Amino acid sequence: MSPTLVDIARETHTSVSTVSRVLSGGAMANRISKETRQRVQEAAQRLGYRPNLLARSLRTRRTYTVALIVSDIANPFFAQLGSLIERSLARHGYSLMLCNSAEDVEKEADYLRLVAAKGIDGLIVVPLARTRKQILQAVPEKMPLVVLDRPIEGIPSVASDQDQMSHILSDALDQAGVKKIALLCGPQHIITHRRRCEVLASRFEVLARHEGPAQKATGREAFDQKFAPVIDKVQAVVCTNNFLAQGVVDLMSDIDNPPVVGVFDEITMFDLLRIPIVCSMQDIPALAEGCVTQILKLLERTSEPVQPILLDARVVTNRAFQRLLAKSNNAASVAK
Amino acid sequence: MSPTLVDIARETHTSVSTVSRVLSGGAMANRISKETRQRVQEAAQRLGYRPNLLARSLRTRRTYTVALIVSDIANPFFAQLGSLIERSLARHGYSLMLCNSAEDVEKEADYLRLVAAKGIDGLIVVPLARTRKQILQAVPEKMPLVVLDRPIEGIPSVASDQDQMSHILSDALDQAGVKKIALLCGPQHIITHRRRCEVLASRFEVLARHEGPAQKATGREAFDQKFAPVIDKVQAVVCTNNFLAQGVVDLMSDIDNPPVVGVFDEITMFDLLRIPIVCSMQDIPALAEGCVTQILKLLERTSEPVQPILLDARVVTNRAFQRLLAKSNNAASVAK
DNA sequence: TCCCCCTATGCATTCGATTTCACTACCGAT
DNA sequence: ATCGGTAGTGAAATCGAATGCATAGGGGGA
Repeated sequence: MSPTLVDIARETHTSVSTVSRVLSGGAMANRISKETRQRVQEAAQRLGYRPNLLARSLRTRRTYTVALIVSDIANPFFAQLGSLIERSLARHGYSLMLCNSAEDVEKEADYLRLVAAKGIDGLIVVPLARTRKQILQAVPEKMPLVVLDRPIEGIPSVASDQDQMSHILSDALDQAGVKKIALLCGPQHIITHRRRCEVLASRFEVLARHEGPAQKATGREAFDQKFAPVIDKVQAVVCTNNFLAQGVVDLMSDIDNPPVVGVFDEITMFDLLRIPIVCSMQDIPALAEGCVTQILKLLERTSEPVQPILLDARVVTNRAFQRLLAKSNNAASVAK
Repeated sequence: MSPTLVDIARETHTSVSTVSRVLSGGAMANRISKETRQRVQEAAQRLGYRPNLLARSLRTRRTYTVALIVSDIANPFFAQLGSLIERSLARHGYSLMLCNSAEDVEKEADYLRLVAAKGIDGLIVVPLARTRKQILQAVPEKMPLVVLDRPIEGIPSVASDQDQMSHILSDALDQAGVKKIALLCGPQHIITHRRRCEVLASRFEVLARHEGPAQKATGREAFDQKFAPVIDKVQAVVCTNNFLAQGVVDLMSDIDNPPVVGVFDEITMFDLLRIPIVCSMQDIPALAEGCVTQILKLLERTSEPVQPILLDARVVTNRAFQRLLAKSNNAASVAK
């Protein structure tokens, strides 16, 4: 077994309290005489002492661990977010427990209960549950809690401004002369997807519309069932997330004069595709940093109310899109 | 505060032991009379009792948690692996703590110590450290431990057979008539990268070679500095991982008659690119399942020695590559 | 009737750390 | 000489649950 305070106390002819004060009690360590302190440290070193964090946390009621529950860790968007949050938390002395709810409400609830029972200090969630109440059912009332990406009434949150995202994307499409679109939406019970759809529908004429889980398969399905017939009547296909877009892009690559694809978040390697693509990209590092500052505020209990953080996105286009834009600008200036 | 056994005992006029036996002691629960049991359960329900897992684990020395330390969670390969391992472990009653060493040996060591101190039951690592000794320095001798993706002498492991991967990739390139290649290698101290390079070098004539961290930037760098001059003399560029390949592919998309790209692991959306690509793809679900069976064997302590698991990969090609192959086959049959 | 065993339960200890309280010296000030 | 203060240390309680041991009561066999 790994040595404990008792072993070191015996070894150094001191008491457990003294050893504890030397090895962990930051300020308390000063109240111990220099010699004793050194004897204890030397013994700890020699025996290879490692504090048992379970015992410590049980006593102190702090684990210095924050849990992050994401809806899909295989999505690069969340993977990146997770990796950045981890890095940032580490700098502040916290470690991260990363959990995957896999878009399953049951699993989310299980994880909420589990991490609470494990005594984690704080919680960052990309929520599937839709109300404050549903979440607080599984987690103690006063648990420091931040929701990420999908704001919920009454809980401190960090997210991109969905309206801004949608409008800058629409603006870019406008510039490319888009009037009519096909709209591919993720599940409407997820706030981000719903809001994106609403704005897009308000700014363009929607000739075809399909809805389904935010996966590649849904994209293919949409194309086959609804988009193919109107594909030469629309100037753009807009998708409310990257996975959906990948599905349609797959099937559109053979079309001669393909419409623009508008999408939220990044499509990997999109710059190499011949289809014109415009992305409304969230600021992932800012989201990560935002979460961490929020949760730290709650953890330090400075009790001033924590304001929701809303971040702006920016538009990124691929080369094919830029060529298209140049062409239509030329046409316009020639017409003049 | 959340209620404890004491609260329930007081409430039901029983003792802590009784309550404990009812609420957790699986087999022990039978030795409690039916009425008492129901009274206790009802009270636990009513008070919203949740066991304190810190306390429980301290006593029982089990956390039913396995840690997975990956070298880069932002890499889709590891993200997928993580997500599958989590799912599989959950089915066996274990939960996963997912950690990111970010290719930083210091951080890996920190995490090894941390998870050991937190009392996790078992550990799956994609190791940066290169020897058994280095790892056992941070982790107790008898900690159940499995290394993933990068085998280490003397530790139970799960990995793809690097030689097989390299050879089937080479075979596919052979078929496409490749003789001379440019070789882009990840860090040679990582066993997988080194072995892949060795095999490739033994099977083809290497006209240019570049080495660097397994990131997109290294790919660009390689192209600019070493590959561009010989790009029309080689029939293939081979990269030892997907990130590297993305970098070169980025820059090669403008070339008129691009060489084939050979790569280990998948390139996202590769089917849409006009560059012929052939991937040697690892069986990710099998890797995940392998890890879990290994670690479970160790956790159940059935003490029979655990044999390393070596998995086969398979070759996947994109449309551009298939067209190329068809063309060269035609040429061959015409020649006949 | 006595003894034994079994069922149902409680008491007390344990896990490994933190922390409160108390105690001993020793010092300087009154 | 007495008092107060402080530096250095230890004993014991505590966190919440699990568990070995003890015990009380009831039933059955000799």
